[in-house]
Amino acid sequence: MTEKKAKKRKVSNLLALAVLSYLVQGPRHPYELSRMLRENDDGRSIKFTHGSLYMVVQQLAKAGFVAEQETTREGGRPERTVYALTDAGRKEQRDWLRELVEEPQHEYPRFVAALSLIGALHPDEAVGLLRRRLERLDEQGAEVRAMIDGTVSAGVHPLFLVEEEYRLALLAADRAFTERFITQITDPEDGWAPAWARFHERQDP
Amino acid sequence: MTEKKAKKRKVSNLLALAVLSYLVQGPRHPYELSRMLRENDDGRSIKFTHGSLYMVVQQLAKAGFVAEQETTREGGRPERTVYALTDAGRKEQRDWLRELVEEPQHEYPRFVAALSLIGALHPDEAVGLLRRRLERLDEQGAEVRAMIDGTVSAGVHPLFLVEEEYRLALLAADRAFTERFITQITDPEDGWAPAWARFHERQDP
DNA sequence: GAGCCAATAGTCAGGGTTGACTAATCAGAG
DNA sequence: CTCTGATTAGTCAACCCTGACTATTGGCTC
Repeated sequence: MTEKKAKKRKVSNLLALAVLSYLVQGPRHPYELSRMLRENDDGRSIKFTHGSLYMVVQQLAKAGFVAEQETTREGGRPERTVYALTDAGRKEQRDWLRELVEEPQHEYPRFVAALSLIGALHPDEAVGLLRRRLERLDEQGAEVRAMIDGTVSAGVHPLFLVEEEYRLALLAADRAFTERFITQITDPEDGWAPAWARFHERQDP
Repeated sequence: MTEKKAKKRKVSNLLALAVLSYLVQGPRHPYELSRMLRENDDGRSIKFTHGSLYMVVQQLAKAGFVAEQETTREGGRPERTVYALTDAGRKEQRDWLRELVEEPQHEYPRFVAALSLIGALHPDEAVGLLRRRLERLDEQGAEVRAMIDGTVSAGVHPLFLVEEEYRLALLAADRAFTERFITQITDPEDGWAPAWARFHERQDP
């Protein structure tokens, strides 16, 4: 117990990491950050809504990672408060990003939860649903692929789309797994379907 | 706009789906559910803490998916309130589980966020971090593999570990992607490192 | 037979997140 | 010139979640 356990971050929302990362390039006001996020990412990699951005900036300010710099006003528009990174904020940004890259985190994808409960369905129904899943996975894969190709051929360096390539890799793995799972259930030699069906009858009257 | 958009579930926490699924087999009190979850899943597939379980049961009761059945007392222990599924709850359980199996959801894995911001690091540092990631992925994969093999050889049907097989498939895909990414950066012919480094200098003074 | 830890059973304050709301300005249609 | 809808900019209440806390019983050791 002498080792300090990775003490949790003061602001854990990943949107905060994005804010810190954008502020590395200079002070910004929240609305500007919101616009940059919409243009660069549009909620594909980092979940955010308009309102959550303001919350997160407040939290970062309270934690001392950013500081209010000035309050400007243009025309009759509401005031805009410009925030800048503090030294602590710069440190937090580097540290956090490094941690996320080098340390695979335990996640809770929804399909994992579904699989852990799938015994509650009848095997025949499960197979039907899994087949439909394959179709959806193909559709989603095609969409992502098209998006990447379109953006790259518009002159953007692939580095800025590497997160979409990763997503594609996960979709492909999901597809392969789902296909394998279907086979394991339906295999006429030693498929799981009969045992599963018997188990299912005992559960469900 | 005549089509109704998939109206969001009244209780969206996945722990609630687990509770509904366990209650299919008969009425239970919260502590019993808590124990079952710890034994069957131990937080690997469905995130839960002791406290969140009680919250979720309350929410399910308010939404009409479960109903208080009786309050028993044994010895000097606190009262235990037993909950049972309602018809609406049974319907919600089936509907929700089906949806999760057939419809791949858009998720926000932490590594996706990290990749979308990785340009903020110097390419040399990124490569170092990605190499360490490979090691961690191997470790985690080996752990999951050992867990599966141990449990199966203790007589448990592999169906009850299918979510761990899925996790393993994702880990393998992550590994393959990470290796490919490192190569793309470091390739001496046309690697991204030089362009990345130039971009990085313009960002960071 | 006193002391201590693990298990049983549940509550609750504080903080985080969501989505709806306000309100002004500007560009373009008619 | 007026109306409409999009964009700019931000607030807020309601809900949700986490982690810490209370309190009793049973089993084990010394």
